[in-house]
Amino acid sequence: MNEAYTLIKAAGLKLTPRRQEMVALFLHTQKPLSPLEVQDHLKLHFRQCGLPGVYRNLETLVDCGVLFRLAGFARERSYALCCRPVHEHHHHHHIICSSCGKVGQVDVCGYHEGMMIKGFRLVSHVVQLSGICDSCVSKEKENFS
Amino acid sequence: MNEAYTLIKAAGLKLTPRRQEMVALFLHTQKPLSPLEVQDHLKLHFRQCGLPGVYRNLETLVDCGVLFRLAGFARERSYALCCRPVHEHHHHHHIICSSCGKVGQVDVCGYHEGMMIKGFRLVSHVVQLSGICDSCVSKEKENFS
DNA sequence: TTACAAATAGAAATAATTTCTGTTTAGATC
DNA sequence: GATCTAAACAGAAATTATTTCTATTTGTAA
Repeated sequence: MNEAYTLIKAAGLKLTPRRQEMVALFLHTQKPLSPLEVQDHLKLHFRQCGLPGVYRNLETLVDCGVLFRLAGFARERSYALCCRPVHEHHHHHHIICSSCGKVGQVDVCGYHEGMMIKGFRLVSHVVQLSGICDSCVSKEKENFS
Repeated sequence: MNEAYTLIKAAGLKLTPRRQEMVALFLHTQKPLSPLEVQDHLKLHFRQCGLPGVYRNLETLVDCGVLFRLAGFARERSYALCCRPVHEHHHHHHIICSSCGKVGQVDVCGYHEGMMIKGFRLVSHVVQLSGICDSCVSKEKENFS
């Protein structure tokens, strides 16, 4: 049983063909995708599939922990596979390779709900990291030599 | 000379009536505003003013350090006054009171460009904090007693 | 005062996202 | 395996955010 499937079932949600294909897409692509890109892919497998359904399922998959939504200033929203293991529901953030889209999990975070910062009681926070992964750095070096 | 004005001039930009009014609005309102809210206000002062101009000026004011754009998942984009003093162009983030909109500056940040995290070389990062400020906490307590 | 780059308006195109309604389907239960 | 029901679905259409373009106006330095 696919780990994502476990999360979906655990949340009491149905494991529909649409969702299975979406999970397969993210597993295979290994990079962030926009709703439109997801729809484009789904069209290859299902005669009809509307954007509203794509939006709804993306949010559903975020809610059950399969995907996460990237924060930032991109025009389009985008989602990627959450790398967190099923049994570890602890707080973490993601770092994304701007070259290949690879996602890494970052467990250390100085922020936690309720802490006091500069006269504010922290309620929520968004952290989004972007970088270059080792293998892309290596490729860059090759191209220079 | 208003501090924001200094920043605008320092960037070689024109201090137009539109921009002056926008700065005044943000100074007076002291909370994040969307492009549409900004336009609504400008309409009170200028017979005509289009949204494209509002968008352009908001981004311009971000570029010269007067405003910053909030990160997160809100449907609308929004902006607020950057509290950083002119002479301190150092790295920082903002925390926003979800009740009154007050903005605080947070100087400590564990991330810096070039650092290695989990096999990634960090290039950029977004941090957005949300909380409740002291005075709003006090008000809440009053209402309960 | 003049000249010119920068800023402006406004129309219109573009694109993202949501709402709504009626139909279909996964999966629990019999 | 058949049945049932809440959940998931499609698609149309509305809504709203954002950008592009062009012609005109204006702040500011000389």
